Amino acid sequence: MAKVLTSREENYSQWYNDLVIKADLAENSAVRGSMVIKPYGYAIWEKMQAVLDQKFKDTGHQNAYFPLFIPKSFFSKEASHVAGFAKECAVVTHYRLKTDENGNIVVDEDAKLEEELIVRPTSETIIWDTYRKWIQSYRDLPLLINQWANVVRWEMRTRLFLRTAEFLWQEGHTAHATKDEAITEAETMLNVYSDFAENYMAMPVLKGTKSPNERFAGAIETYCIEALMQDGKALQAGTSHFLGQNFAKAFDVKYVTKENKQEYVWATSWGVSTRLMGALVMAHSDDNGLVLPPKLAPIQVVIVPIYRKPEELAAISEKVEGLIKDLKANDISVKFDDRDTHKPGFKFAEWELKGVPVRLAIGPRDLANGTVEVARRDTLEKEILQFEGISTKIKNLLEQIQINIYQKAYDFREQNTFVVDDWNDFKAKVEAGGFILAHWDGTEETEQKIKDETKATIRSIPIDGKMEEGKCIFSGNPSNQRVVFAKAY
RNA sequence: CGGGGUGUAGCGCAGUUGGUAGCGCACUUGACUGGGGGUCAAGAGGUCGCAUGUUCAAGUCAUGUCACUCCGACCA
Repeated sequence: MAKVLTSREENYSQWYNDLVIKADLAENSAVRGSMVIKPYGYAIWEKMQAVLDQKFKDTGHQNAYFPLFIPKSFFSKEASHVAGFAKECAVVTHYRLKTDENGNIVVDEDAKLEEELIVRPTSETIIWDTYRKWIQSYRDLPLLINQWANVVRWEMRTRLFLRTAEFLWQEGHTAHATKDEAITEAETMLNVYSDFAENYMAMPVLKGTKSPNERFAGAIETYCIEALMQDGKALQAGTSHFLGQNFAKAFDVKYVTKENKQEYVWATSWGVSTRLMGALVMAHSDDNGLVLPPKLAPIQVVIVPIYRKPEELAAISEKVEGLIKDLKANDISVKFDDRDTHKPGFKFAEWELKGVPVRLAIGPRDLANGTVEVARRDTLEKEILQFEGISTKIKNLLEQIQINIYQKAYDFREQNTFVVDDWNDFKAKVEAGGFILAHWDGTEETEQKIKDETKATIRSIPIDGKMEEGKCIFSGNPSNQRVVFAKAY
């Protein structure tokens, strides 16, 4: 088979880029760092959105929408927040263009804004400014809001889906009467994310908290799910933040308790982005193309007819008509690829590249024998089965594939997770890739020094990690828990 | 922001000492083909990123400029 992708072994990074483009997920645009998400890629994102949106609603949240532009002054209200985002903000300074004496379109200097507007890198500030008006009493709490939006972070280096200047995401922003309730909310949403990652994306994730260095700007605690990619690098797949009363104080959001006392509100925020698309690609795909988990595949089953004459195609179409109806009735998305403009071999390769989990091929030979060829994308195995009753088998096969690719990713992570106690071993393991469980003395200095020497960062302090006395891998100082180190995206 | 690279057909690229603009894929038409990316034939498609300069003559040389891209720094 002719390869259109660079192999993972040859150049993993190139493989990823090739795959995103060749599988028609996205491409670079005329604007540096900003991508065009193509229909096939967007269809996957829509499936992700649909599942997540339902989960948010099931946990009591409502959707709303806040402005793209945020007055600059809002950012200065929360000190650490502005420090974290200032270096990557797009700023709107004018609101009008004009034609100059040479006929060129230029910015009209007369149309300078009194106060610059920031294109949101995240919406805490504009939302908390709004919440001040919405929250008066304990009766107004909790306030559980989510928004689906685009945000802009002017990153110096970008990669399709993994880090783009503009990206799509959802951001939840909640307000609570008590600290405990807010912490519970942050943990609940982390669980929503890990459930989604594992049961829909088929991607195992580690749940944990971030070290102070890696924490969200303005958060008291950042919870995260962290996944291991095939090249041994870690990818932060979602975060949920306990914000304490930082934003309530910055934006003066108080409520009156039952006892008629003024109290500041407690906050959380949480988000996942189109970066999940990058995670999905890297978690499962191979040198032949995408491997999509059935639960998120826009097309779950493709049927390729094999024929020479129109009469043969007609006979095949008639044969599969009932099957297509049956699959659709079971909420299985199916495409009958009867394009006459491409040959079967081309179609096989194309659907493989696009990661369709199950492919059926049916030709005159099958019509004569009452059979159908069934190929599964995850293992590339093919078998000839009886056409009769195939619908049930397909349903089961889709479930098996979902489980199999999760298991494969899980096994990979297990094989690439190492418990390390020796500094030289640590350096070697970091270089080779994978999750490294090691003791850390809890100081930012040590974390920074380890990063400087090895490029590894603390990805996660495991939530369910067992307590264990030990000595810091770097400083030798006492530690009571292992943390997860890795090189990260 | 530092260092490298690249701008030539839709995509990927070649283009020698300056002398009529080329290849592969894709595209169009036709025929044959059709169970893993078909074959043959004919065809269409270009102000060579932009500007200035040198020259009888510039894709090629010089200067400038813009864009993209890779590596690093940076990036919750």
